[in-house]
Amino acid sequence: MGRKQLYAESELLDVTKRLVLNHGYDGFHLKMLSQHLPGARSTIYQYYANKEEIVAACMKRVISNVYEKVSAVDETDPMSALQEVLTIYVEESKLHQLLGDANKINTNNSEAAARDLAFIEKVHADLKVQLTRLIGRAQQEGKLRKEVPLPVLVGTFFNLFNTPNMLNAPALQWSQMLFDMWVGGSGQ
Amino acid sequence: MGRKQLYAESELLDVTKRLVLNHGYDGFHLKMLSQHLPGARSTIYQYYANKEEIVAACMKRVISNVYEKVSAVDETDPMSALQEVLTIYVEESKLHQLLGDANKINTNNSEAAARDLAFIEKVHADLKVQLTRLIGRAQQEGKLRKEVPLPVLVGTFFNLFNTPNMLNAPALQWSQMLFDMWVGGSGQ
Amino acid sequence: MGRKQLYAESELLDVTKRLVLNHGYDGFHLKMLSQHLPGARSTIYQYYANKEEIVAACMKRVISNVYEKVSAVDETDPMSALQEVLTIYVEESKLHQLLGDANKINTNNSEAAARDLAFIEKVHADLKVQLTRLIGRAQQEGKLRKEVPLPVLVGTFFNLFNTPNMLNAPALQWSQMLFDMWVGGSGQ
Amino acid sequence: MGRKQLYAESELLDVTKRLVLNHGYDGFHLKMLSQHLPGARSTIYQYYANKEEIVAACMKRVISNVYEKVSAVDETDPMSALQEVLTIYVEESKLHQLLGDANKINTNNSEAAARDLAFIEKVHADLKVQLTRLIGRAQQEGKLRKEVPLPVLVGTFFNLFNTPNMLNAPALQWSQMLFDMWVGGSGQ
DNA sequence: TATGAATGAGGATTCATTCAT
DNA sequence: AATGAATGAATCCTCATTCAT
Repeated sequence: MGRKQLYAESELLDVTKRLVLNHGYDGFHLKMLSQHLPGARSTIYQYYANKEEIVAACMKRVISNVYEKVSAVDETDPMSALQEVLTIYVEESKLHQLLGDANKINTNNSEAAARDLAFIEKVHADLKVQLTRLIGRAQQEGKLRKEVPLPVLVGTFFNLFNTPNMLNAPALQWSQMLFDMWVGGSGQ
Repeated sequence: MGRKQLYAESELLDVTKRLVLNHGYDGFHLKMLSQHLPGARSTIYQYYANKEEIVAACMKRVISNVYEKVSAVDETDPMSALQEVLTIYVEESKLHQLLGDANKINTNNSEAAARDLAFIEKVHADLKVQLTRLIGRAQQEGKLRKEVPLPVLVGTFFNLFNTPNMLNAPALQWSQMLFDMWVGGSGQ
Repeated sequence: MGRKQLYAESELLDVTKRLVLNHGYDGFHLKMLSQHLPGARSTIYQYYANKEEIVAACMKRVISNVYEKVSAVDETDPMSALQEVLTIYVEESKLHQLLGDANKINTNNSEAAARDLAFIEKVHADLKVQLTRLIGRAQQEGKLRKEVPLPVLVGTFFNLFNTPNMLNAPALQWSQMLFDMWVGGSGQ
Repeated sequence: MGRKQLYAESELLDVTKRLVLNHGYDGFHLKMLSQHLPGARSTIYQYYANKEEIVAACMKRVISNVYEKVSAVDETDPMSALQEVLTIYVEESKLHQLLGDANKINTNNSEAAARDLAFIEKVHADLKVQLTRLIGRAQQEGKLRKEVPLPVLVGTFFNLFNTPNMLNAPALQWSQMLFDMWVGGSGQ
């Protein structure tokens, strides 16, 4: 019964992701969003109650997706696990940029947004924990320099995937190159 | 001679820089700016014709400053020059974040903003050229791995100073640590 | 310095009072308000942050005014005090209708509105207390029927001034007529 | 033949009455109404063409109901007739409050609402006529004070049933108490 | 008949900018 | 030069109503 939907919720979130990445949280408007979707602006409110909920849902979906993939990685060997994890992050390389806007979301108006944000923060912390665990183990096993403080190793690793992919290499190849440089360094 | 000015232009730009970094270009309002300065909101228009010009002038000043320091570096030995340059960038580590907002500035309303933006882009390109030159020479001199494509070396170097300084180390020390890891890698 | 104001805050509240009485809280719009004032709609926001604050301030002013007058009444003789108090209420006969909308004001968005509302409720309670005290004393002194429960006496008195003034009698005369009927009844 | 109706028209009007009383005409929404009924919001349009018609029909039903009961009262003795009439009004004590919103209904869009409103006004006038007739006769018969102008007697009587029933007495008892006070007054 | 989806009109609010003192 | 007041454009959001299944 009822009419056919003009677009699916997931399409809405896809477009939102693209626009928030291009324009930032404050530069993202529902007018803009509706211009990139069929139908009228007010139709968007059939899906989400307000701007905050849209962006929160979008971020939640992105980070959930990463979390799922990353949780499936076999951690037996920490170094190859790190390589695999890096590939996943490289594929979703804008994750950090997106999450950087998370704290701008005003959750006073919306329960749902508040819940999504709490979830996002939880998962974000979990991801850091996993990385710290893997890097710590690799260090223990003598694969990584012991004199470098763990937070620094984690920080440089986490920052790695922001590197602009100037060669436009495919994700896997690019991630291997980055990992290789992270481990081996640029020096001769 | 009229009244004394309420504040210097440089104060205005200092506050602007801080606020744009904290809130992003679209999250930055003149109301906000005036609340962090003495005097009324409308007084700001005695200094700059519009919001765009303020932010453009702010960015111009920051990048000019970096450019000046970086131009003064002795390039005789490329590796130590790179280390010195990195220190300068680390001191102004938010440079990239700030410049990331540059493309949001609408230059249709303002000649001055357009001119500033052109300048910013020019200097930005010059900085990359300098870095590419230094890294290229270091590679030639056998200090950096020859099989790594130059753009990748430049990219990872340029991305280096976005690494969050989790230890809150002083700039010089932090820059040395980052350089050491960039050259030597994290691996044992 | 600065321009001359188009209207005073008190004018704004006067118009608001009239409009809220005619159209009810939900029927009252800022568009409507601005159409009854000089200047643009957005100018209203120079005076109050939002609709809620306007209506709360309006109600606060009305009830404060009544409270002030009523507090000045000499309570030595409860019956003549009641007559005086009634005259004051009759002059501001729409008080109850106005306060009836007070509970519709959403105070989540506004500190100021919440404060004003709390004040309104406090004063409202004080007014009831005063009335109860006067009527109680009159009852004690044998001026009012002892077998009628005090709340009923208070209720009928408080309801008295909602009676439509069909004769358009002047306030004092009308209030005396109502008081006479309240005390003596309609019966022969 | 066809589906069974989700709910009866009278249920719809019952809920409408309750909601209009609680929230006022402008605070009453079809969304709200549908949330207190089974089925979807759009289903309401199977019963009534628009919001105006719903509220008009609701008010018409309420006032018709009162009119019917009040018409059945034996008017032989005006005083006991008045007492009986008062009981009926007390049972439907929110009548005035409801009718107070009648003038807010915009009848430009709807014939039916216009017709209902005309009916309401007619009956409202009839009710006043009946009351005036009864009170006039009681006055003639020497049961009510002759020096009090008839409109004042009618006005105070009509206003009587707005008195808040603070004791939560049953309707009959409450109405007797009010009548007693209206006739005999509060005084000793 | 029932309904989920779509929509446009309308009101709230913010903010850059201009005006007038 | 400084500023308080005024404003219009732009965004957010809600709601009555219509559409299409």
